[in-house]
Amino acid sequence: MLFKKKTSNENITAITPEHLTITEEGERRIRVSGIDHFDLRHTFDCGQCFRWNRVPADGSYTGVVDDKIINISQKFDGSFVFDNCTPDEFRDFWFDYLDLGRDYGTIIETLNRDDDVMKTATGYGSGIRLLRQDMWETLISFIISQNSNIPRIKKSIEALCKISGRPLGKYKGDEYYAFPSPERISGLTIEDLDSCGLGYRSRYILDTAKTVAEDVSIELNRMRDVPLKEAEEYITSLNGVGPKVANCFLLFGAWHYEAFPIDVWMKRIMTELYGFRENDLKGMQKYAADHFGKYSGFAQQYLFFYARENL
DNA sequence: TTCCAGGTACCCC
DNA sequence: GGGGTACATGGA
Repeated sequence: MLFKKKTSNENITAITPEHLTITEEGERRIRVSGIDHFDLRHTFDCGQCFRWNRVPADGSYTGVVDDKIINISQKFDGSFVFDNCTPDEFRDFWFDYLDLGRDYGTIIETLNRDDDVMKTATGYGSGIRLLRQDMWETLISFIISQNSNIPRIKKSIEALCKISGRPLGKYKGDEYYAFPSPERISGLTIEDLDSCGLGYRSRYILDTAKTVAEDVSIELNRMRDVPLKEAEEYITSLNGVGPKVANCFLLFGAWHYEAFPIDVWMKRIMTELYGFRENDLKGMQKYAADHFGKYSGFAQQYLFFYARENL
């Protein structure tokens, strides 16, 4: 059972690390109980992130975030074991990264109101949490994602990290690399990028890295603080960033939860289950704004996951 | 082999 | 502003 408390600045119940039970199980290994609305597969395989991988042997997930490598497993009693993680690291970093402070129960309840499609989708994707990801990594990852598929996207990103990311050392026998900074990527050649299987996206990535590294990294860092429209205008000015990539960046990297990215899968569910014309992107965006509002990003993620596995 | 993938830039009207 | 098309490449 979760304990919840009201915060003064946000009209929603919030949870803090103190509401969870954290016990040490060994060196850099902890068990956390009391986490609600969290499912590893639904969260890490719902298309929002590309550097988390399921370990086939035990169903746990290993991920690289910033300069940290971690393995998380979900236990039958509802607790989670974080390997390669201290209690302080959990409280200071992973708690926020995994968005554990948010009350998803309220969000789901609101979205489900008078919407049978959402009821199905939130039931199917129960336990999805929107990760609070890095802006730069999100931007480049979703430029890479365009007109590609998830296995290939993951492969390209790993290749990019391997040729230009900082080595982070070994974990369980494998070497891991950080996601490369704008400066590191801007130092690469088109041929380097081509070797990662990026195809025509190599040009976009190099251009964007140079732009951000040279003079506007300060601009990029403002994107969480300015209104969505202003952030969208700036981010779409980068080469290779159109409305879809921009919306993914805004949602997953800049934490603008009213963003509603529409890709082929979202078009599919919006036409088949909400009755829109296939090219009526404007109508779909307006529907999201009107019906899902500040929770549009959450709605999108439930719908996307449902569509990908069922349509 | 062919089709398709978390689209965008560019061109035309 | 809406509608076509080329773009690189690997996964299924």
